[in-house]
Amino acid sequence: MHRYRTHTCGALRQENAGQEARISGWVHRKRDHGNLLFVDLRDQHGLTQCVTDISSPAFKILEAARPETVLCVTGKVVPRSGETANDKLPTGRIELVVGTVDILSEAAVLPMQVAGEQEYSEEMRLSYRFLDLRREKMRDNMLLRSNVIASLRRRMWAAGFHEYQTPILTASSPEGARDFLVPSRIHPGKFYALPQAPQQFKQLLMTSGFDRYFQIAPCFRDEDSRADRSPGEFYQLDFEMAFVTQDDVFDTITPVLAGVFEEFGNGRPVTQGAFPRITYADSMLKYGSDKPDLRNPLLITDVTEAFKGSGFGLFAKNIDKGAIVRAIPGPKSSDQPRSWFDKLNEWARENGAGGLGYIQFKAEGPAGPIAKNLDAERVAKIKAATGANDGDSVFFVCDQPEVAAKFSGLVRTKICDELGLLDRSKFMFCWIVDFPMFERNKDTGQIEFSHNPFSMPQGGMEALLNQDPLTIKAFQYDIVCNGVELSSGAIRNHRPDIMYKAFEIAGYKNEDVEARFGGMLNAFKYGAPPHGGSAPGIDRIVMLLADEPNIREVILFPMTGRAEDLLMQAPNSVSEKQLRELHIKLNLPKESVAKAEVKTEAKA
RNA sequence: GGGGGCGUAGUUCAGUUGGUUAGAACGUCGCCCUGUCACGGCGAAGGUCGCGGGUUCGAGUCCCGUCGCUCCCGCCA
Repeated sequence: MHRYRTHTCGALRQENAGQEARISGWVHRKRDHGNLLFVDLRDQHGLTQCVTDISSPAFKILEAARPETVLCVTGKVVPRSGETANDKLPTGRIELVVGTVDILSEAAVLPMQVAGEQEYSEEMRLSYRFLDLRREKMRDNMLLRSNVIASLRRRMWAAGFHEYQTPILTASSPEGARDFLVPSRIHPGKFYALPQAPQQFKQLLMTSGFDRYFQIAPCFRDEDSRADRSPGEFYQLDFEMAFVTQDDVFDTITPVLAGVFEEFGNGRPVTQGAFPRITYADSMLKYGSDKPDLRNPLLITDVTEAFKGSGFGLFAKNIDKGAIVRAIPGPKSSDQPRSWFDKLNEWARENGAGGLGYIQFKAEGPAGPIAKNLDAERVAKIKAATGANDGDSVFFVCDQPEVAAKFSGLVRTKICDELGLLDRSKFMFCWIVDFPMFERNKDTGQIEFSHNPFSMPQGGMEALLNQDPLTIKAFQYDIVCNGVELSSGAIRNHRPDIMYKAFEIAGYKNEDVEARFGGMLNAFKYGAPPHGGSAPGIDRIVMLLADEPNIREVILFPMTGRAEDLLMQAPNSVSEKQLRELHIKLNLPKESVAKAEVKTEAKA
């Protein structure tokens, strides 16, 4: 018989009845009847009830064993009679009658319980992550994550990709997020940087003649956290393809993502076939966001014309000053009480808007404060433009274009929420395409890259030479699912001449470009294939599949919002010797010095 | 860097208008219990109310500061 187990805690069934079996695991729960004792033994695979009574020498040992003690139990598999069977457990038709028991590891009194659904503070969970991870929900999430990654790998290989490893210690990239730096011992005063993404490496791989690359790639960015953004590090399904158009990239990755969501989505419907493509401009207009949640059925429309020079002076005056008006429908809400509209107006004020205007299209005619000040023709125009029916209402946001677009997106979400219109059971994907290549900086008036400077401008060199830069689109795209940005990607600019020109428009001299991006630029001078790719975020994919609102729920050992690992005590101070070797002298702000001293004392 | 929420037994929480000895549940420990599966019953231990200061005859409660967790803005090519 195996030293520790003949079966896992989830394996035994009725057909094993009569066999001798050995299982090992953690004491999940005990039910002590004085002379009869049940112990639920748990491992990764499940739960098995073990039973013993006062006549057994094992009884005393088990009675004294605290929850989460690790045991090895050997005994006889016995069927449970009708009334004592437990159909909630796969192993519920049998139990293990304890013959001998071996304590493999004792457990101290627990700071947090593993069994049960009790919620614990983030601090508690992260400090005792090893206990937290023993809980069913977390175990399921981590197994899901592992299975999702395995499936992504299978699907990428099947699509002709190979997986390659790119450096973790690399150079600081001048654009983008804040880098994590690693001091060099051999080169005093110089630093490596952890990659924000393997972007340049994968483009170099294409230039080196490798056709289809992918990697489950760790990425490091020293930026503040959010609920869907872990501080410090995260994983991407990073991929890149040579000799492809934007359509090729879409056609290749769509079945991979849709397939994974079908496989792990528990039957929740997934966008079928090609994902809808929405231009950036359209997305900002209709959804008020560049990551629209298509489960929300509401569409925004522009109704500036209807208010221009109208009797509703507040909007008319603002329009003369360059404002626009966006309309958000509120289906079947015209008979909501006044207080409902007032509350929404209050919400709008709290969120920095002047307020939230509205028209109620009641059966007996348009109503509400705005309707009174607009002539019938204009009201009818709004009704037609928004497609509102009798019984609906329509909300209005009036502000400068960018502010109005963004806020109407918030209103769209809020109204959908208020009216309960979101279908949570679906995964709805889309591509956001045609991002602008350049934009004007509001403060400086300068033309800047609006996203990735290495994307290919649509129209290539000719567009850069002949078009108003602000009208040039890039071959740049995002994948969005249920309002979550899964990734951005692009067809890259592989032509040095076009790159120089694009940077020139954004105000860079050739020598600046060479100084900052010399490595990649140089490679492109010796024959580079047209290429493009993307990098869907693994953590976010798993988050969506697990239906978790927070990214920490799908990461084994996450850091706190302030980028601390409570389990490993990172970051931490290092020894004088280590600092000397790295040629580093600390120059700390006063508060940190005080704090560091306190920390040392507490430890001693 | 800025704003919001939370912080009370080991844990999750309750705690009225500022007023006697700060409560409950789970956990822990002890006793009882031979068919439970969130077993049940009886009992006990367990608190610097995050920390510091202030107002007050009196502060868990009010005020100021600070620390921690968290959500958002900034930031995230």
